Amino acid sequence: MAKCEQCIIKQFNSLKSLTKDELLRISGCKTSRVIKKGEVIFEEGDMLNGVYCIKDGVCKLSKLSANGKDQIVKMVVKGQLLGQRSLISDETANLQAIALNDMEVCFIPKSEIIADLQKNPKFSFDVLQEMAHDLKESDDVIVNMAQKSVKQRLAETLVYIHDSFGVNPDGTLSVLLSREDYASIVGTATESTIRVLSQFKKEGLISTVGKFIKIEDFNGLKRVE
Amino acid sequence: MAKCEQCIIKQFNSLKSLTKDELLRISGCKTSRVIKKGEVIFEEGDMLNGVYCIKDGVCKLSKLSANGKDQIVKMVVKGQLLGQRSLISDETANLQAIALNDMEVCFIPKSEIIADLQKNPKFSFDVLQEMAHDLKESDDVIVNMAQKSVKQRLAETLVYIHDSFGVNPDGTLSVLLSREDYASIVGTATESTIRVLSQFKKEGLISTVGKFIKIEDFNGLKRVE
DNA sequence: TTTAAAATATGATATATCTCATGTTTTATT
DNA sequence: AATAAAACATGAGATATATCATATTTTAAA
Repeated sequence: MAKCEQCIIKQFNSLKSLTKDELLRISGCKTSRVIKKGEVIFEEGDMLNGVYCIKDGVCKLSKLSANGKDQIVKMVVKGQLLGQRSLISDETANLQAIALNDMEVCFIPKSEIIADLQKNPKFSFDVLQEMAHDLKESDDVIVNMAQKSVKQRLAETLVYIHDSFGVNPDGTLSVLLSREDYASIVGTATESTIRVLSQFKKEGLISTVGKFIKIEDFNGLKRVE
Repeated sequence: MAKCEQCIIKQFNSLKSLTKDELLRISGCKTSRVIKKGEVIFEEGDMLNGVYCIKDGVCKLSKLSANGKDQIVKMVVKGQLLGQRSLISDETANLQAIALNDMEVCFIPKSEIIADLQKNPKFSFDVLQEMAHDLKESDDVIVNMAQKSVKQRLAETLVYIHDSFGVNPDGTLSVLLSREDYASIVGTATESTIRVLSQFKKEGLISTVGKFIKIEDFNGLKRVE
């Protein structure tokens, strides 16, 4: 089993602030796991017994609304931690997590993380900074949801996915989402998403290669109203 | 000037986790201030030099959207801290803060708070827990914005304000908001807010005493679709 | 107290988006 | 390869909400 001390992934999240000793201890009790595309990592209401450090892949965090529709609140990628919020609040998960492609994760038991949070101020300040960043992003999403049109939100989502998760060699977005997933990020009906994507294609803002989407005109997408 | 060590307000926020010595130090460098209703506490883009501990009153945190409308993201009351997020991220303010009634606040300089965050793990874990709670609330707001109708959002806002900020002796909501404020919480046009409130009144869900709103039927409001 | 300005209210119309229906294409299964 | 299931696509009509116009009431200012 790989050792946390030598793992590059930790450079991208707050685990980098742990000491050598702390990393050694965590390395000894963590478990590696492969998660298949579409697999549920945890459900809303589950009590999490630790955090996941994502070594590879992407997942979506969503919440079921009273109207029966899922709303995707956030996506979490390679390098990031998954499940810290519930752990810190000591509450059951507020969101459901589902793998968007095949993932490789390490699971670190709750007790280890909490102990370090309470002992290592550098580590907890780092987690605090990540959380502060997430909070800012969430606040911005609220404003967009409340004030922007479906077209604008979808255009911004495409740019966001490009910038955050990168592209394949042919320039298509590396994360493959269904139209339904896009709808549930934007907060709209699947049919509306399909219509708007078709329109973007007609207008030359995007193109498609199979099921993959390629952004053709960034400035055009940013100008959408 | 009042002393932090003896101040009751700190019981309601993470400052309670500071040691006596830390509180004494903070007490020595804090400044008290009265803020008038409607006054801007800080603007989007301002660099904050500290946090505000709210001794009395309520303020709104909002963000100007590209369409020129303000969106209220959160309200902060007596007992809570204001401005921690920007401080922790070491970024300019993402939101604007405006007093909704006359306020009394203490301003604690950045350097003091940051020093304590990095030295006192109990304090930073406490702030972390508050932030985790805020993040959960924000995520829930995203889902509501995306999936619920204006009527539902307004009904929930009324209940939220009741539960979070309390009522006057006559049972009316103690925080007085304009229809425009309600619109900018719900993310809708002011006219729509006015219409829906009128409808709620006709249906006996709420009543009004002057400009104040009184909830008459909680279950009815929760059943709104 | 008078006057101006702001907030509230309501109608009429426009528009974005949803819903339902139906058809086609793609992907998975036997 | 054949078949079923899921995903994608598009039209037509319904509906929620926005916008614009115009009163009325309340609040602030002179």
